[in-house]
Order: sequence, then structure tokens, then C-alpha cells
Amino acid sequence: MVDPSWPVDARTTPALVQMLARSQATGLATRFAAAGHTDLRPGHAPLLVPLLAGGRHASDLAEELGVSRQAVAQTVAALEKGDYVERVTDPGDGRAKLIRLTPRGRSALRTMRATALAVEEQWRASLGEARLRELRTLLVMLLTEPG
Amino acid sequence: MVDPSWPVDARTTPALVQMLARSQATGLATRFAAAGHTDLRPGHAPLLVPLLAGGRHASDLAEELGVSRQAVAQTVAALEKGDYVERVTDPGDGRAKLIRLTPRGRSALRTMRATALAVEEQWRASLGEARLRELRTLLVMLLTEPG
DNA sequence: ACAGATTAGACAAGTAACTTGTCAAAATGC
DNA sequence: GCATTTTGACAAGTTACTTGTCTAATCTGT
Repeated sequence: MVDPSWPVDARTTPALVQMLARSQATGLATRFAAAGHTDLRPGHAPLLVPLLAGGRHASDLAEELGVSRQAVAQTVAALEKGDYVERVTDPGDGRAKLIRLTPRGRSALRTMRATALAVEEQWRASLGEARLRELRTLLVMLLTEPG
Repeated sequence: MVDPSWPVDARTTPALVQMLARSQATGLATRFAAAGHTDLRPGHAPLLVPLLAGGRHASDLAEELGVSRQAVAQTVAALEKGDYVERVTDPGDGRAKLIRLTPRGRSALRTMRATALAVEEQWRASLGEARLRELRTLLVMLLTEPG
């Protein structure tokens, strides 16, 4: 269920943020497909990102992402099938598996970042450099506030 | 799958928008529950909103929201069970049902708007009036741009 | 050293919010 | 007045999660 097509000006500011996030998400999936990663859904990205820093355990990822371990396990299974990640037994802990990026996974992450930067570039074109920086500042303020 | 807890500053601006939208959504569900609408999920709100203007057909709602008629039908069924909306046969069209807000539905919408305004107020407290207005302006610019 | 608690991940099943496909009944268009 | 379209219902499938239960491996206290 998406957003009704109301006059934008009549909406609350939080609603505007939701709308913008929505419109991004749709466009992102399109760009993914265009980049040849048809089996990579937008929801997979947040899992892939922290793997850039090195192999991680599923449990650690689950805690970091704020979801259940099963959610991670299922997503990892899908990503493994698509050759984006591989799971190898942790040499230091026989129970655990290390989830690591494959070269294809790394390539997909590059595409993702490029896509995000393309959107940012589009915003820069719409707003200008100064306003884009201002937007960034405001977003960071809201994200880092105590509440 | 949510966002990894990265340093905020290292992220692209579109990613920041996603993070903010996410953090809102979680907080919103909490406030709903606190207002006694435990059976009302965040996803139901977009359907309820256009009903404020009067009874609507499910098909019209589906088109307006950009989802299938079944998605609307299923959501309406849930909302009807919770006495947020009622479905009455359209006097002018025997096939169609008019979906209308009940008093409880109207009350829920008031709660929603109040919740959104509370978040906005919190943002005002964080940013100050001038910066909040600037944020609004920037969001509206991005939402109304041609692309 | 070893029983007991904890932790890692697998398997099973359930839920929410959608989707497509099919269908009957009612309305509309020549 | 018959063909087409529209409306909503029913059935089933998908995605992205959830909780619950289980086994195997590791850590802890004595």
C-alpha cells in the first residue's frame, strides 16, 4: 500500500519523508535490474553492506540489522544461491559460519553505491550544491538526535 | 531487513532518507499501539486517508494507491473487522460497494495526524523553526521535480 | 575435567502485505 | 439486446519477515 496522490503541500513533514523514501525504493529496483542484478532485491542491500568490512557471523548481522537470525539466514540463503555471498565454517568456532562477499557480491555493491550516487547527483541537479548539503546536514541532525 | 549501524556521515544522502523513514515507521507503530489502536497497522493509514473526502469504491482506491484491487480488498476486510470502515452497496451501482469511514475510523485518523504532528514537533525542537521549514522546502522540491 | 548453561545456526510453521489469475454478476455501449 | 467492460470475490503464490524448537559446539564454574 503506497501513498495517495494528495497535494504535497498539505502533508506533514514526516509524511513527505516517507513519500520520498518510497519513490526512491521503486526507482532503485529498476536500476538494479538494468545493471543485470535481477536476482538482487532492494532488501538484500543492507545485509551486503556490512560485509564489505570482512566476513561476519549471521548472528552478528542479525543484531546489527535489528532483525531475527532467521531473517538473516533466509536472506543469506537467497544471496548464496545468486553467488553474492559464500558461507564458510569459522576456523575459530566450529558452530559458526562466516558469511563473506564473493567477487560478484562486491561488484553488486559497487553498482548499488553508484546507483545511490546517481540519485544524489540528480538531487544535486535539482537543488544545487548548497541546498543538497543543507539537506544532508538536516538529515544527519535528525538521525543523530538523542530521541 | 533494516539498516546497518554505520557512521551516518559516510552514507549517501538517499541512504540517509531511507534511514530516517525507517526510524519513523518503527516509532509510528509504537505510538499507534499507545493510542489504543492495536489492530491498526501503519500500512492501513494510506487507505484510510482518502476516505476522509467521502465514501469510495475499492477499485478507485486501488488505482489511487497504485496497488491491486485485491490488496485493497484484503486491507478493507481487515479494517472492516476492526470497525474502522464499513462497506455499503452503492445505491447507484449494484455491483459496487462504497467504503466509508466509521466514527472509529475517523477517530483513528485524528490519532494518526496527531502522531505525525508530534514527530514534526519533535523535529522542530531539534532543528528549530527555520531549519524545519527549510527541510520541508527541500523535500517538496525533490518530490515535485519532473524526474 | 566435566556437568550445565549459553550460543550458532538449521528446520518448521506462521503472518503480513502484497501479487496474478479466474470468475460471476451487474452495468454500459453501440 | 447482445457484446464488452467493470466491480468485487475467491483461490493461490510470493516476499520478507516472525516465533518456536532443536542439535551441535563452545564457554563457565567448581
